[in-house]
Amino acid sequence: MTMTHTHTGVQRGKHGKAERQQALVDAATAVFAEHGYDAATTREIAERADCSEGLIHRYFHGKRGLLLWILDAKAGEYTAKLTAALPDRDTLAEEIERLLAYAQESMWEDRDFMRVSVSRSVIDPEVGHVIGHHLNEARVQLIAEKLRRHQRAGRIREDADVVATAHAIAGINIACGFFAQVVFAMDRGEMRRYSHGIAEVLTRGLEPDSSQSSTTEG
Amino acid sequence: MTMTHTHTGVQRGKHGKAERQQALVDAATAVFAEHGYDAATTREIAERADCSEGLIHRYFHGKRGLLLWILDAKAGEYTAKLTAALPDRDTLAEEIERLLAYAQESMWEDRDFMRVSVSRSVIDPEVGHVIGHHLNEARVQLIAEKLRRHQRAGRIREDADVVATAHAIAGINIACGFFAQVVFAMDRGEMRRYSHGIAEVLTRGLEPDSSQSSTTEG
Amino acid sequence: MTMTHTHTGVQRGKHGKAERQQALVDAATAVFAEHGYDAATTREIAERADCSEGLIHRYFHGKRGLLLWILDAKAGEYTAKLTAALPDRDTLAEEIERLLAYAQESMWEDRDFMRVSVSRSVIDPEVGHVIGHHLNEARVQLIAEKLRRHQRAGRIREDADVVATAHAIAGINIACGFFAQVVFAMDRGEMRRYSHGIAEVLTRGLEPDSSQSSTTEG
Amino acid sequence: MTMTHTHTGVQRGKHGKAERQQALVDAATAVFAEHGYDAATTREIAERADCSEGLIHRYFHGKRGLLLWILDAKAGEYTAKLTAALPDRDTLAEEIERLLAYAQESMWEDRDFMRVSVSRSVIDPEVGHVIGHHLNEARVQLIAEKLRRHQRAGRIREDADVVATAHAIAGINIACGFFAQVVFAMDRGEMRRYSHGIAEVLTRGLEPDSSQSSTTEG
DNA sequence: GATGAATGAGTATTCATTCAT
DNA sequence: TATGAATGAATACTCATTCAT
Repeated sequence: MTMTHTHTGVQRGKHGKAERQQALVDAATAVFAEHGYDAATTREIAERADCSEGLIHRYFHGKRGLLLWILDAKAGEYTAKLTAALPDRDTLAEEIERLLAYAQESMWEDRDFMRVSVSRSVIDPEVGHVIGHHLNEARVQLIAEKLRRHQRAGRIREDADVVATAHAIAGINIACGFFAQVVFAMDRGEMRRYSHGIAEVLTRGLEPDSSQSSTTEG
Repeated sequence: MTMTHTHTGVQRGKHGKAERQQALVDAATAVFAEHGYDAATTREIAERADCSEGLIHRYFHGKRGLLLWILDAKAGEYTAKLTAALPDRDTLAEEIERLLAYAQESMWEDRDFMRVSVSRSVIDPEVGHVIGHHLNEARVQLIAEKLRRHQRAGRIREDADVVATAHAIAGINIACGFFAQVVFAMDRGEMRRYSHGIAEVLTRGLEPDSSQSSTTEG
Repeated sequence: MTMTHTHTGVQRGKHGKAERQQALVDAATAVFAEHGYDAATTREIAERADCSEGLIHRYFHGKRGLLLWILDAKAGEYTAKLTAALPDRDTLAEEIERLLAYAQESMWEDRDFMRVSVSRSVIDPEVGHVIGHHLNEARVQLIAEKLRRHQRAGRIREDADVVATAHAIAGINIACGFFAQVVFAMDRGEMRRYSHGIAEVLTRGLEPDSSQSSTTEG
Repeated sequence: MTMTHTHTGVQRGKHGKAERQQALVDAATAVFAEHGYDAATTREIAERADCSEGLIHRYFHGKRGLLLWILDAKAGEYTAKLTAALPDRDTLAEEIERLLAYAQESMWEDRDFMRVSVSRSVIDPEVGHVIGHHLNEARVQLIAEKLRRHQRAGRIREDADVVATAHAIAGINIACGFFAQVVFAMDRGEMRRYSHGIAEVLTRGLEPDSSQSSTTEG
């Protein structure tokens, strides 16, 4: 707050490669989120980063390259954030509950940039690959690992397919976290309630058979 | 009918408003699917429908209106197709299995148009609403109804949330049927195998407790 | 002079395909000649033709297409003009003299557009082909035909290679008519004098042997 | 020489002004030949010379200056090469024959750089002047000198205009050597045959009258 | 009612050149 | 002195939409 910064970093015309690249990335992230990829103009991005349009092409090979770059950068962040936000839980029910709830929250917060990534991923195969590999795959891995831990602890049947379930949960994440809430504009409270129901079914579906199954709302 | 006018007007393609509209809708469906919404040009659509570009604006209020119109039209078809393709099954396992399998197949076949609808739905709120309401909602209803039937027949616990589960299944449909296969280019055979695992977990999660649980490949 | 024409043809916004195409061709011819191909802008061409830039692309497939179109159109004109300007002469000396003199004059008059065609022909193979085939080839044909007539009349040796000579004359035309005068900025009077000398040598080189050769200004 | 500085400046490529200039000239010659003047970028030139773009401006006042410099440098080389490649011949026929044949060969070999020089000469008056003065003029001089020698030896008529003829030959050189072969993409073998015919006519046109004229392949 | 000619606003991209370091 | 980061002006081309015919 006490800083004397004019904008973010270096002054116009002055040298400062790293700062400018970062400024461009930040500006682009914002502009993409605000207007969507297509409606975003390199001019506005450059203006907001307070540098020339040419730099976008020199550093990132154009608008598309800039999006790809941002996506790559986000990939690391996302996984870290996900891991941090989802510490291991003691019960399976709780674990799944959190998995669904967190997606609901985080995708809503990130909805603007999600819109950009998802819509582009559908259109641009390379973006699709980045999103699929670095973001979805990573999420599936993380979920599967968590489930495996519960399985080892005997809280999940030996014969349950945890990887398949991880895919299902990741899918429900994107469908209910992003599409239902953001794209289909469904009622968020309602979706949150559904999450409970879904978690309950999944938990029960995974738990060992015998039991008196102490599920969610036991 | 007398046809003695020298060149009064209509000389091309189909005559009559309805035929022309249909020709335009068919052409647009094809062109959108081939190039995606943005890359599709009104010129190509008009050319392929063998009429003038102006008509797209007169009849559908422009390119966007044409897409919306097509989406609306598809809504009815889709639900009918879905209902027809998914006759009621005798066991819950079979029912869920088919629900997942059918999405996998149909979304793959329809992938080109899916791309268009999904990418636009993310960007254009009105498209999002149409898709969400007419397509997703309808699917959820259909699934929920099926589950309710099984519930009434005692094949699903009284306390299971069938609507929530319906949302989950519809979500897995779009995630595994469209995103995994089409956008993330994952192996289709692998996804099909996951479907079995998911179906198994869901089935078990819904079935009454007591049981000797006759699941999928029991 | 008494006409009420605003520009050349139709008013802005009004329909009139043929007139607009012509206006565009005229404008482009002028702009290319004034600034050269590269420095010419589609904007200036459109402005001068008093229509939108888009038309250049719709009608001629862009700037390059416009040049090609103009070149094609000129080809016919040129040959006709050449034929008209060079009626058959009674003596070989006179014939060759005129062949050289005319190139000197006409290429000077047309120097601006020559610049464009020649510089582009060197760079753009398609332009090179058009120029080579439609303009140079045509000129060679015309010269060869003239020489053949003189040969039949006994004013050129039987064993002289008239086609080769036609190529030589066409070459001297472009070299002395265009390059020397226009590109190398040599003295035009001097070049005119050289033409006489060249004509004299060529005439003598072609004439039957016996004689005391009544050359040019005998 | 002491070389103990850590990183004071020069770290790349050749050191010393002269070497750097030469590296730049060599690189530019190659890049101009490969892509043509316009398509050539100062960045590629600098990269290939392994030094910074700024140097092009410091040493040569920009891209255009670099071309001009190269042209100047070539001028000397060219004349020397020409002289060396065309030793005096004993007969006029042979002399002219060689004059035409050599242009055919050398311009083909040098066609890439010829393209650059010729296309620019047409567009840029200063380049036109350099080419005209240093290259064409020099060629004319050399040819004229050769012809004069034959004239002094009585192998050319007293009254033949050797300078005009030199211009004609130089013109045929550029027209048949460069334009016909390279720009118009004519058949090289055919052009070579025409050269013979042209040489024959020119020789005969220059030779003293009386004679039984021992021409080319008599 | 239908045509298709015309529009014009809009955009990514390129590159020689400059100048802070 | 050399670097290379930064500039910004300049341009061809696209396309949904409008409107004269």
